[in-house]
Amino acid sequence: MAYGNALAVLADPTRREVFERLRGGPRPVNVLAAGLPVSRPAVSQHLKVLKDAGLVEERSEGVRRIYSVRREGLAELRAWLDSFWGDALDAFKLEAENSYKSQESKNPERKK
Amino acid sequence: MAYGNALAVLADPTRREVFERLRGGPRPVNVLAAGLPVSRPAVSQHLKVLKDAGLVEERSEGVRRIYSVRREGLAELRAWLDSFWGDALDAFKLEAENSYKSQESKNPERKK
DNA sequence: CATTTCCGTTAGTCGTGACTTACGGTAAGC
DNA sequence: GCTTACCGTAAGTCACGACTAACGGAAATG
Repeated sequence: MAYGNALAVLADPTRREVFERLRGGPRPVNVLAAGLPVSRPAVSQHLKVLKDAGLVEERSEGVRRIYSVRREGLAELRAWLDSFWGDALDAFKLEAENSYKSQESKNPERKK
Repeated sequence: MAYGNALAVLADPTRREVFERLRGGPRPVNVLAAGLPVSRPAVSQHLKVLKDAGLVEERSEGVRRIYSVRREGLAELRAWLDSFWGDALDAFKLEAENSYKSQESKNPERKK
């Protein structure tokens, strides 16, 4: 159920931009915020959300916090996405289609 | 750039629920709406959004419209997700990390 | 210490979108 | 033709979250 969270988190364009910048390697906040059309606190908030969603890791290094991508968070989302590709699905497709069809015609008990 | 749209579209829990129900096979609107805590028009709206995003196909069959998953729409999102796994990334990681580090330690020209 | 840098948090504003109710339109059955 | 099922669209309400400005804390610098 966490993939839903990941989707919601990555839905925001600004947040996604921050996340994509992290793809180039670990970065501190001020580097991430530089060049972005939003303020640094905004980036901080986005990073917090990303971190809570398990998509980003935080590591302290002196006075800075270095953020980096956390692939485990993406893995779940990827698995969910893959669940739409199974080849057993096509068989299901037809069966399910007939299911609601016969339900309408007459027999309401046509399951499993 | 369309993967951003797909993410935003799939971010909504209700819309995602509709989409997941479509994974079981093509379905008309009233079937999709049955059992959901929202009204049928709401489902219709969600389907329109999913269709505009290329995640769903619509087919007329008599008085009904049958909706089904469109995998091409998901493919792009999947490709984007995979871009975070590249193995050339790890080399980049270290290099980038050292990049901003040396910028701080050595270079006195801070702040443009 | 005092200062500077780097950063997270809070308060508050404002736009966006999800939802229901109501309506109009189209194909099939009597 | 009239009715019934099925569906999309319009109008309007309301909550959520993205954002800025201001603040406070912690680690290096000198």
